[in-house]
Amino acid sequence: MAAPIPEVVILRLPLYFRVLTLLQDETEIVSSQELGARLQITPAQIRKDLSYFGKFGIQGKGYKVNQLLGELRQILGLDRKWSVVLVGVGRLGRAILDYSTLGPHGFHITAAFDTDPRQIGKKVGQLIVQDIAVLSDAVKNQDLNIGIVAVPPSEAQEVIDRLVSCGIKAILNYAPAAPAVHSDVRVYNIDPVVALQTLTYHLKCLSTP
Amino acid sequence: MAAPIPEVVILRLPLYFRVLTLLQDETEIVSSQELGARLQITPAQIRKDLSYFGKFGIQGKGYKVNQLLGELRQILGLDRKWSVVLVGVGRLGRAILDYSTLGPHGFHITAAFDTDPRQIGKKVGQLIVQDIAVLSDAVKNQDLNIGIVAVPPSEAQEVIDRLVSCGIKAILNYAPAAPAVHSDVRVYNIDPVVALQTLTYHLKCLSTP
DNA sequence: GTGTGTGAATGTTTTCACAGCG
DNA sequence: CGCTGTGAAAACATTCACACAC
Repeated sequence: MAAPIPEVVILRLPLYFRVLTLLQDETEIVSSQELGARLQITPAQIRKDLSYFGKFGIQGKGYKVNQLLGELRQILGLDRKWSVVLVGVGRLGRAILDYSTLGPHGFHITAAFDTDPRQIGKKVGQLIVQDIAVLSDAVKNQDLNIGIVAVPPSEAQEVIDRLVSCGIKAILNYAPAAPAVHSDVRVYNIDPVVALQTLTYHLKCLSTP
Repeated sequence: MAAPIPEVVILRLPLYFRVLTLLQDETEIVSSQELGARLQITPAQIRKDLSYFGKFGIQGKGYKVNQLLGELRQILGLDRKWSVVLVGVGRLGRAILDYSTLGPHGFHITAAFDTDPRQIGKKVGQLIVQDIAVLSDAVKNQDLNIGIVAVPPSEAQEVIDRLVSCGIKAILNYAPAAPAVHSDVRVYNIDPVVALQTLTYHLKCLSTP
């Protein structure tokens, strides 16, 4: 079953997972119809997406919420804890640490780094900010899996290269940059400004018909 | 020129805009080749994307950086200021206000609201938190264009309905929910947990080949 | 009857490849 | 020559529609 699953499908699975989590103490069984209604996704799409991974439904009924949750948990790799390293503890990095609703979802920020010598040694939250020079050791010793990058754009590429050279294969990038990485490394960019700029395009379209 | 531009194209335009901004005091002219190299996007794709809006290049040369920036600014509606209203001033909302690199890009958070009576009247940053009940007046009086939603998931749909009923047509949603809206309203969801969950999928794939 | 799973059909996006222009 | 702009082709994603299972 080493079929190549489209990336768009992977992007939707976490949405299914979340809705099912909400649904789990509300109902036993849910149809692709109902699921789709809550997510603005067609039932056919949901069924097709799930069919890439197996047959999880009961014909004529729908999907057992708990069972499907279990399947998705396994598919997405959520049946374990993940250790996350934060690089960049400026305002943004601190906000991420502080806000961080990540814990309940199995993600734990277990190390923090910065390139700025003035930050090193300082305590943010529970963590002591370390010099990025010792990143490599920390990744090995603490089994860090995922990097969150919250450094200024000018440093992003360098920091990401460093994470990659330490063996990190998944990066959540908050820096407004489009870093280049080897193809076996995944980078997910989050950038509110880019998001807002797509929104203004649509606003402009509405006002000039 | 009322052609239907694919949404994926709109999602890429802000990326072009940003790279061009970086490039503008470095070079006069840039080719789709170079632009693509910086963004991991094929030159053909860039040319095609731009061709939806007009002919901006010089054959045999490339694109004049400044001119293309101007065109994109106009296309994306970035040639004006936009007023943003923040709903939800809990930890996340405060982080957004505090972090906010939005100003330099022409986005200004000019009002803050909350549903929690204990927050109302408090000062966050420059703003006084207002009762969501008076949102409607504020939207009209201050010409608010965009809503940022940073409330708990259980309130997200209600808050978004309210924004929409006040005439807001563009929403940046940080709440982990997939709200339903009328089709002339744009919602862009930002959810780090969903992002991380797509990353873990790929990590899991690497470890079980 | 009801809703899943799925091949086939449709629609959309990306890539190709080349004519034409500076 | 070098690179844009663009129809046409290829790749990809979504929707349809129905056989089949409960």
